[in-house]
Parts: sequence; C-alpha cells; structure tokens
Amino acid sequence: MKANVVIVEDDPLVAAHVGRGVEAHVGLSLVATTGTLAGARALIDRNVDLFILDLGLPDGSGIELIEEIRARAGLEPKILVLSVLGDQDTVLAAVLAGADGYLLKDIDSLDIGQQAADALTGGAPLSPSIAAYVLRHLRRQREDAKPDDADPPLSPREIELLQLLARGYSNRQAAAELEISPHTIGDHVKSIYRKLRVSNRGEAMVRAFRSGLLRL
Amino acid sequence: MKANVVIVEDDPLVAAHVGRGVEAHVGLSLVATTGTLAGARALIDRNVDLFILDLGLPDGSGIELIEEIRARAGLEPKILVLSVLGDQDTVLAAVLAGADGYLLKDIDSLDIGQQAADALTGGAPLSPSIAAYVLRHLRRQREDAKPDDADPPLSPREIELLQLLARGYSNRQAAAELEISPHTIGDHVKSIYRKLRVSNRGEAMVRAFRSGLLRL
DNA sequence: GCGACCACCCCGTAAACGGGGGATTGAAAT
DNA sequence: ATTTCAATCCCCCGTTTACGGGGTGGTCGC
Repeated sequence: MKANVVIVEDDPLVAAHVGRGVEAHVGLSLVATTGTLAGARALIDRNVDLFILDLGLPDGSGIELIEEIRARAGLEPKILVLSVLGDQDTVLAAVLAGADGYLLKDIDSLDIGQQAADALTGGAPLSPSIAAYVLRHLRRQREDAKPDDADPPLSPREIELLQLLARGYSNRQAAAELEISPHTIGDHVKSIYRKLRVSNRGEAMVRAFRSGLLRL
Repeated sequence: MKANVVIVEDDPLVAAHVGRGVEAHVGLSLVATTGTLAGARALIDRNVDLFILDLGLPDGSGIELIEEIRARAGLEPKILVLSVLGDQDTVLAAVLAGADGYLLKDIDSLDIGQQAADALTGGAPLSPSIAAYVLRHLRRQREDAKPDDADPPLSPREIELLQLLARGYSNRQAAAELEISPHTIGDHVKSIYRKLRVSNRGEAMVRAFRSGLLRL
C-alpha cells in the first residue's frame, strides 16, 4: 500500500521537481498537485497521507492550511513544510500549528523522497538551521521558568502570607487570618518585595508564579 | 582557519569512522579523540570549536559533560551528540543541557563532516526521529498552557494593560506608556477587576495566570 | 437604537508603600 | 563564647496609590 502524497506549491518548477522526487521513491504515490490554498482545501478530506506544502501561496499562508488540517478530527495526515521562509516566527508558527517537518528550499532536495518517508514513519525532517530555532525556543522556555529560586528564598511565614495575598487578602485581612498585627503583615510584605525585587502586589504575584512559589 | 574538533567516543571503530568523516571535510581539523569523560574534561578549556560526543561513556553520561561545558562562561563550543540512545528522555535531557545537534548512530554517517559544519554555522542537525520528539515536546507545552477561561473575555486594550500591570506598572506609569489619561487607566483597571471578579492587583494577576491570559 | 469598547473627568475613602525605630529567638559563624 | 544573622514580631510616620462610585462622550457593529 503506497502512501498518498499531495503537493501544494505554486511554483511549477519546484512542484515538478518535488513531484519527481516523490515518484522516484517506492512507497510514495503522488495523487495531486495544487498551487493554491483553495485547491488544497478541496483535498483535505480525501485520503491523503502526506502533504508537502509551501507556505507562500498566492491566496494565503500555508499555515492556515495546517491549522485547518489539524482541526479535522480523525484525520492525521503528515505535513511537511517546504519553504523559502526561514525566519523564526514563521518556523515556530508552522511547527506549533502542527507541521511534522520543515525543510528550507535551499537544501539539496535530491532526497525529498527520503524526507517524506521519514515524515510518514513518525520522524520530523528539519533543516539544521530550522532545528536551531526550535531548540533555542525550547531552551528559552526552560530558562525563563527556572532562574530564581536561588535568589533569596522566602521564609515559611512569607510564603504563607504570599498565598493569602494571592487570594486577594488585604494586609488587614491577612493579619486577621494569621492572628498577628497588620504592622507585622506590612513588614513581611516589605520583606517579600525586597527578596523578589518588586515594589507592588501585582508584580510580586507574577514573580511568585514564574519562580514556582505559586502553582497554576 | 580550520575549526578544532574533538571526538568523545569509547568505541574505537565508531571513533575512527567519525574521525575519517571529520578529516575528509575541509574546514574541520581533528585535534583530539578520547573515549572517557575524564579525558574530555581535560580538553574543555582548550580551544575547541566543536565536540562530537557519544552519551554512553564508560565513566559516566555525556550529558554531564554537556552541562560542564555550558557552565563555562566565555566558551561557546558547539556540541553535536552522536548516540545510539534514542529515547525521549535522553534526547530532551541532552538538548536542554545544551546540545546543538543530535544524531542517531543508525544514520548513514557518510556526511558527518557536513553535519558538523552545519552545527558550526549555527544549525542544529537532528535525525528526523529525534526532531519528532523535540517538536512533540514543544507542542505539548503549548497545549498545557492553553486550556482557558471563556468567562468574560478581556478587550485587547485591557489585555495590553494587564501585561503592563504584570510588569509592576502603576496606573500612572501605564498611562504614560499607553499615552492615555491615568483616569482612563483606572477605568480599564476597574473593568478588568469586574470581569475577573477580583478587587485588587494581586488577585487579578493570579486569575490572569490561571486563565491563561498571562503566560509563565 | 443598543451594547461593546475606548476615552476622559471628579470625588472620597481606604489601602498600600517605604522609611524609620525596636524586641526576641535560634542557628550559624568566628 | 561571643557575635552575627535571618526570621519573627511589634509600632509610628508620611506620601502615594489604588479602589469604587458617580458622570460624559465618541466610535463601531449588529
């Protein structure tokens, strides 16, 4: 059983080249080629195993198409992006929308058939420069969420108070809850602000979340 | 000026094979080969541009080495992992530790030189099956952060303001930033509080996080 | 026309903020 | 053994800000 492949590409030369690559590969069957978003939409519900698509189409962005394909329940065709657009925003948008692979047109597409086969078997062919964006993005998220429990840790009392503040308690209310003086609450709050390096309640909450002191 | 490459690989056959790949590439200069973590550590502070390393070493995991290299300030050598270990945990650990690329040993390493060159120029060579893990992980984070409120949606202006408040802006500062009257800021803030059903800044931030209006 | 969103204004009360002062305890460092 | 330090607690001060209520007017889309 050969995999059904659809090519979405407005440049006839590129489309033809990719088409040859697909047909040269055993296991792949080129069932259609279209140059527009509209044409591709008409094919979504057909029995397609793999879309190889360009992002810059005359009637819109291929990213829309990715979203539409992924919105279909039940269908899980693979999507391999083949684009000249290598900027970080475009790449991330495509990947987050659900692309299974992202290849730049500047690579030697001699083995486009192999790349397509990789995609079909659960792999994610990425051009190295594309992969660099993705990895960078991954690591950035990691570092954003980490860097500050090492600053100055809050004392147990301060954490206790912080959780009350997160629930909207005023200093006075927190004082009643903890059965201490409102002045002392004020002191603890000052202390929290100093340790978190903020100067008001809102920012303190934000930092508390980002530090993992408060949970979602 | 050729790039200095160090190979960290305990299997002599693989090391030799990779070494040939490196030497066959103009622009790459193989300066050392070692089969142990200890041997690699001695090379960290040398002038190395690229490490090609195996993860399964006799005296520990290559991931430790990645962390040690990345902990060095000033040095920014590229790190290309070449491993038989293709499980998701290992891959993510290596990538998050700071690997610039990850290749499985089952690929045809004929073009190891090319992959190395890609890594040196800022690319991230990933085997397709490896890339699939990375993309899946990326998207999962996205979906975890998504499921949201539908309570009362904030207007664009209110969201804009909310983000300023999250950064600790006072009403007056936000007014300056958005170039509108402080009174109007107050009005928008009231509106936000009403929609989020809170009555102060701190609680508003908390609800914004829990609603997905603000991201970690 | 009605309801949103956005913008602006005034008011008063209440709260937060940012300094200062001091006390006690217990652990850690010298 | 003395000191130093963090944590907890208490208090006062003044200034700034937030909060919650009121009202006005404009634009836009349905």
